[in-house]
Amino acid sequence: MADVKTGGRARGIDRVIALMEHLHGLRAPARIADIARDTGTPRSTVYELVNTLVEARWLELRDGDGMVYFGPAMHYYGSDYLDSVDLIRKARGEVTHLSESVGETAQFCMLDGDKYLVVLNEPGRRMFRLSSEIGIKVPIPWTASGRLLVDHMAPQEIRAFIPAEDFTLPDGRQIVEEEFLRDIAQAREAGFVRTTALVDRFTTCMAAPVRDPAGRCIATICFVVPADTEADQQAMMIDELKASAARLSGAR
Amino acid sequence: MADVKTGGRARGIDRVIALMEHLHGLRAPARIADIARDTGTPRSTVYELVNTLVEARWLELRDGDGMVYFGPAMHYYGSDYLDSVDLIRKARGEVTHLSESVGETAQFCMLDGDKYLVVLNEPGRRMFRLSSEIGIKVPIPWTASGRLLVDHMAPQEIRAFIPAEDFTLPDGRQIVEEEFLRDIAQAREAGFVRTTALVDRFTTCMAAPVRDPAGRCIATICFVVPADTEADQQAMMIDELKASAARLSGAR
DNA sequence: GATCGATGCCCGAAATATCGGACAAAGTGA
DNA sequence: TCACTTTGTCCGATATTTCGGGCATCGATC
Repeated sequence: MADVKTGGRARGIDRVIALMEHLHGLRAPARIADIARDTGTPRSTVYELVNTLVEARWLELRDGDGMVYFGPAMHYYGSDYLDSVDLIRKARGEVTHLSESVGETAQFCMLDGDKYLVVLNEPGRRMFRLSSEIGIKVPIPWTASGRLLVDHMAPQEIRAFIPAEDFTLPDGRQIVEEEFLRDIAQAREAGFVRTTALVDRFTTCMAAPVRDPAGRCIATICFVVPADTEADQQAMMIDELKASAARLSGAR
Repeated sequence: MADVKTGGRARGIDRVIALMEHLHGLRAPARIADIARDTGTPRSTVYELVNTLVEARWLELRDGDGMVYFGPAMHYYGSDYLDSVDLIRKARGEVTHLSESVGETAQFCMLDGDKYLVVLNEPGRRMFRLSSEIGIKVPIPWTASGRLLVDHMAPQEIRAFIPAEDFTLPDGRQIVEEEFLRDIAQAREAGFVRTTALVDRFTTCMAAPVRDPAGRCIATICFVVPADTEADQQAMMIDELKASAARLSGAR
């Protein structure tokens, strides 16, 4: 993305973008020397930039152990972004409501290019939480929601749209394209989709589509629960999802 | 903060910081030409930087009307920040729970320098929502929570800490210092604070202190409600706040 | 207490990113 | 239709920021 020519001289802004992306990838504070090594930025440059960014509250020095991580300014800017996107702002309300009332992890997801993206995640009340990091991108076929998000495309469009390697699950299993296409048709018919033990053995995902006025699925709202969740409980959750998704689809 | 010498030549990163702060101040998309004018940045430079930032998803072009505003990357970085700060992460749960169960706007606030700062805001279910923008800073005496956040200081410390002009309310009224100090003592005694019609005529704020092991108030959790809310309802809300604050104080 | 690695800062040199201005394209209004 | 404003891109010059290397400090390990 921000391609910094390693070795050469680069703009401060590009160095900063690389730095922030690196921290986002780590999802943990990092030492300045490590940032320099891992992003291919000269050490003195990183010190210089980090000082600037800390002063602007974009970054924060942690603990006193010389580590840096995102600072409060990022939270402010991020909140501004969420408030500015109408659909996401409304989805926030639905996701918190679902998570709070049902007590399970609820998410709001969209497409980003040819990848599936978790935009909002609100954990449930379980001891061992199932949840995803905000902003992670995942191959579309690995997810329940993915089956809804491409349901406006023709089969050959889908084949062209999703990279071939994305049909390989993390454990090496292949998702058969015909089954994937059948799932999509079924999901469209039923108005929801459920997958069990897809990317791992113990989770079930249930998702309902948020559609634009033209009927195209632009987002999904979903629950992530343990695979052994009772069937009637799951049925109730699917009804909740459909209701939320309908509210979001209408509210445009 | 990011002081850009107007007129002179400046680093890209300083221009970018000024740009982002400007957008955060506006809380609305802006046209590129306006950004250039308002931040004192040369037009060609803004175009150059905006292109870079849009590519990195830090900014987004809106609508097609040539306006820019924060992009999804800010949301990701901001979420990372929230997750990384233990107290804030836990506070998120409390704030959403309070807002959801009581149906009123709940907030989590801290000090930032000598100003009061809204860190988390979760609106209630009213038709006309009372809420604050994330990241706004407000003079300490204007707020209920402010009376808790300085309660570890001696009177003369407080006088030295809070700028004199911060005792003037937006409508020009003066907050009498003696009353302010008495409020603080009372709040400390009672374990909560309530103010009515302080910055405006129709709101009541109730807040409870989150304290560190040494007993110092490091944050507050609060409700913002219409001033005509029933007394027993308010009493219930104060109990909820105290319980939440106690959980946050203990969970360290 | 000596060695080693890591941290943080400083400085001079030069590679280059910023800036001003010019220009085409797209609106706007009369 | 023409005049005028606004938007977005391009280009060359130079003021400046990046970069590499050096140095003092600090802690850990032996």
